Amino acid sequence: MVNIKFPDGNIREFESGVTGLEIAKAISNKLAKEALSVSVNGETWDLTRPINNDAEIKFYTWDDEEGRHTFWHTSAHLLAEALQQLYPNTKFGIGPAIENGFYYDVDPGEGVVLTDKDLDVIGAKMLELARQKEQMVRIDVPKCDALEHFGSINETYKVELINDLEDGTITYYKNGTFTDLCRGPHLPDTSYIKAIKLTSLAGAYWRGDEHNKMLTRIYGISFPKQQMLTDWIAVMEEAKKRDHRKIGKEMELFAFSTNVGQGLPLWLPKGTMLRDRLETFLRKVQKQYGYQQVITPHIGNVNLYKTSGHYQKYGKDSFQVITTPQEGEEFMLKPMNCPHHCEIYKTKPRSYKDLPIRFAEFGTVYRYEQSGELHGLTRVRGFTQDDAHLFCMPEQIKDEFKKVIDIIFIIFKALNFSEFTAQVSLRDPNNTEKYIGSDENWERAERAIIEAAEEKGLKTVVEYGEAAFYGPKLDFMIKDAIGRKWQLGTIQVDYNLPERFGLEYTGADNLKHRPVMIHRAPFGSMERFVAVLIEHTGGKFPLWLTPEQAIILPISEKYNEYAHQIANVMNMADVRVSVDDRNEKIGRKIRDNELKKIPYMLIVGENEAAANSVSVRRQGEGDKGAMSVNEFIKLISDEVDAQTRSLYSF
RNA sequence: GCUGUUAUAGCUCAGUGGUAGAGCACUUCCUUGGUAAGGAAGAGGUCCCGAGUUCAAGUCUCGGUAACAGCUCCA
Repeated sequence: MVNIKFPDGNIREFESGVTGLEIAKAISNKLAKEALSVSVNGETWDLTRPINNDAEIKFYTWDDEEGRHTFWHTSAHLLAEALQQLYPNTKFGIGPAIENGFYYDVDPGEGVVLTDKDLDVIGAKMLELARQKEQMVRIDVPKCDALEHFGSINETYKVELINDLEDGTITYYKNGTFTDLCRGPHLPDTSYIKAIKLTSLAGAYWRGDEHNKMLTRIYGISFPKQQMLTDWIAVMEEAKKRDHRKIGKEMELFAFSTNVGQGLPLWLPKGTMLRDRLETFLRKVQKQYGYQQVITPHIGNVNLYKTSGHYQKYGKDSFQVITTPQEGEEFMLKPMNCPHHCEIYKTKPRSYKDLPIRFAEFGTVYRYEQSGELHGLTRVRGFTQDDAHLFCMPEQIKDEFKKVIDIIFIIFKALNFSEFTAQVSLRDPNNTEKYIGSDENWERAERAIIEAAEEKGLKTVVEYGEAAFYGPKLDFMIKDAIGRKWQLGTIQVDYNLPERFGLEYTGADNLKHRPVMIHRAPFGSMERFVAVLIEHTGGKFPLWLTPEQAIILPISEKYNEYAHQIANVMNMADVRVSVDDRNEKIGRKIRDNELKKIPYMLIVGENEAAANSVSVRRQGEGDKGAMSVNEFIKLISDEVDAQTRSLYSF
């Protein structure tokens, strides 16, 4: 007999060798139906794997990540079996579950090229196999047998994988005619899988290394109910409508031109208004937090970047140096603002009493990103960072970090970004020589970040080996419309640049000390931030950010000039002057349609009796009556104030 | 950068060797108080660029460029 302990603390006795599925049945039929895998002493197991010792268990269903993971992992094996039957020469790489679905990397063999049209056929084959209720059988074999087996059927990728595994027992899973090297866990059988959609086909390097052969990766997603697939497809289509590239074009926020160049965004008038409003907002916040605004040039002497070390590290992959008619002069487009800010720091002797010093700049930088990486506004070659560099004493790091976290919280709160991930990136402890700076400094900085995050109640994910070579960092990630993660805000500690630039301050002891530098950008970049903002709001911005806050419509031609005068006074609105002169009825219909797109509408000339007034309508609220232009400006500022008051209350 | 897909009107797209198309948007006129209004007329195209095959290329082939999906990368 074995004692099985449940999450609620209850313990029940079962026969030794009992399976998760049997335990689930003993509890309830519903649970037995919904369970997909089971946690046994913290390890996720197949429901059919015998439990021979006392254990603490927890069932995973579709609502658990582990449950979905099991489901999709089995789906990947099903995909492989279908491929093997349809394309017998296929060699298999790896086929894991991912956050939303699964994939399998395959080499379809000489002369076979899979296309999108094949996906539905493969998907149909998978469903056919799923309905046969194939058992997922777990088999343990010694490593040598595994090598022989996969060697004999010429599965070269699998052999490579097995060779890298430790000696000892290796597990296979077998479903139908397909046997795969796999750690599991899996569903008991394939009949759980009721709906399948193979979504896309792409190239992927074997083992993620660009020097290796490129395999064909087939992505798919599967569900236990047909309706869930239908819903998922609907959600994906909704998400596509929120794509910032689509909305940006429709709302005329930004554009690209091949004549200007790849990855170099053009901010259109309305997009610029939106961006200006964000910049003004952050400027105000930063002023409160003791930042000083600075401006530096878009290019810098090559020697500046040799000093900073960026030339050596990134020079070959950057926009190349600019030479001048004068011999020996070389400049580079600035790939980051830090070296310039270091030079500002150096313009005069600094005292410990001055620290921390905080230089902020909306600094436009240029980086030669790989062409395949460019993506709308989220990954571009010329972008503006909401950058700032904080120069402080080592013991001030933690406090400064906390203040930056505050600023990021203010921004995220202002824009309703509630679902973000905060990632602490630390050194790879096994490979410290990749990083510069003393162990003592690293430890102090890493501790400062972790403590600052904790004290701010920030839930973080720690990633080892993800730190920059010059220091640890804290990044804020947020998902776009279709679930891709983008890094927005970042805070990074840097011991390197102060060293390289010989930055100093005079301490209380009258000796020279080296300051620590903190790089930080709460938005990340204006481009990426606006992109994510568009996808979050679907283009429906709050009034304080709306590019076109009001439209002024003259009722007939004779009011056109007056309409323009009002627009000049307000400095915020678009003017439309195409109202039909002869038919007031048509005019009203047009106006009603405009009001769907723009928050406020001012109608000039509607009320002859009040010649100096405008009729005001508010989106969703209708008629607000006639008022003077000054009254309207007060109305709209009050509304913006109401929206921003809480944002600035820090 | 790599693999694949795509490139036709301002936008969304059809056209697959033989005289360049639709819907929306735009211009003019007519009709119309009801939530993407209707009607008529009009304007708008080096069919991404370059070469090749062909009597004939938007269409087929090759090369370039750009966009999209994924991989690799991201100071």
